[in-house]
Amino acid sequence: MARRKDHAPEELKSMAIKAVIEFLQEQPADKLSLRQVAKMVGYSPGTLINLFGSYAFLILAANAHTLDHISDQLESSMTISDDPKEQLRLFANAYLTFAVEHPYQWQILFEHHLDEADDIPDWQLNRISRLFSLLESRLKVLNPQSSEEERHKASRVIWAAVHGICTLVIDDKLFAQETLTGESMIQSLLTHYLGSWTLPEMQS
Amino acid sequence: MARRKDHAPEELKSMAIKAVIEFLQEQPADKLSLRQVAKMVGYSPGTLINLFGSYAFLILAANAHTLDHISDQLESSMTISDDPKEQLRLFANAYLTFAVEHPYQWQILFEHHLDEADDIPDWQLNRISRLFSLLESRLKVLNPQSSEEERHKASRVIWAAVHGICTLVIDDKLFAQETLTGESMIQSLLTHYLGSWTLPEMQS
DNA sequence: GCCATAATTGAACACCGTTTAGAATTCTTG
DNA sequence: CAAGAATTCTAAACGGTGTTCAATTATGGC
Repeated sequence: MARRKDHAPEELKSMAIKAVIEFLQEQPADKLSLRQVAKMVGYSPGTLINLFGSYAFLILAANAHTLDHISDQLESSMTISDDPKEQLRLFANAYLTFAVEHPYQWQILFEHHLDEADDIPDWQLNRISRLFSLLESRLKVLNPQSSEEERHKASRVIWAAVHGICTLVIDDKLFAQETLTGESMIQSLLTHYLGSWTLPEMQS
Repeated sequence: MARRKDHAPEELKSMAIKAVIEFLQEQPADKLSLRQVAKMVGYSPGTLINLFGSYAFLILAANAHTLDHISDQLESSMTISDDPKEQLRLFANAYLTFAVEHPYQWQILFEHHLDEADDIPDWQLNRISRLFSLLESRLKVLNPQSSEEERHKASRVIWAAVHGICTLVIDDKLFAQETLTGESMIQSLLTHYLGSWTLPEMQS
């Protein structure tokens, strides 16, 4: 009972990744399993392990796919406006929108931890640093006199803050009244935080 | 093989919770298991399920304990200074410190999701809303003219932002140069965000 | 001393990720 | 063209997981 070769390895890989993502549109990560994915693609668990190395690496591959998806959405969201402040707002809102529309896919992206023995591969690191440069370039337009280091810090603070908002919104851990939306929180964050950004003499 | 009654139910409960937290000081949540905890306290898995209802509820109980611990640290951190801005900084830094010193305990606190059927019990909700009121009261001192709603929003934005910083710091997902510390990010966040808080006419 | 009651557990169940021996097909070679 | 080597794939087994439940034991009251 072997030797089928119905699909090329890369083809099967993308089938598995697609199955993972499809599953996560409706069910949370802890209901997902290797055996479930195997069933979906019509192969045995062992075959997927041969292909990806382990279940954890299959998830990692799916997360890479997700990150690409998010990158695309963020980058295209920026094209809507020319105003850098508005671009940052659109950027953050696109991030939030993805999290809200795909909560389980979003959760596994940040809650999946590899064993600390094997670290995150380069192709994953590169994706993320590209997103940060997008932020930093907008900050540079907003304040050309700012130093590289200032922009480095500001981009991280903003991203971490936006990320925190997204996390707590989809986990519903804000214990807020209903009038308080993620969008208005992002608006508030950016308005206040960037208020002094264009005045470089007042920085901490 | 039954009827031991070596420990009163509440006693056994706190033993199990203690075992969970002890385990998480050294190993991540995905290495933890009900059977492991059972072994640590010297009871069978079934006994713990009888006691807590399920493994998920045992984790929830441990998380409640963690939240109390954090609350204490935060509240006592505030007593160090009388300046409300400084208090908020101390507050946020205490939060960060706990996360860095107990990363696995921190992770399970936010990455543990109950089945959406059964929702978070009231005693857990109360703990959190108490923390928010602490924030809001500092914001009121900073700007007595601010409305309840403004403080509500600002406290959520600040907490979400600080939370995001903590998350990304302990997951090492900031891809930042080594000079950028969590403390300096918190400093930057508060300085800039609160810069306009004392000027209520400039709010979004 | 007996009996109902409450506490505890071992065994079973259905799942999980991973390993591995071997079956089945294809490719290469003589 | 046949034979053997190489590749692809899976079934089965292993040790783990949370959970259920019948069986067992010790206790407290009568």
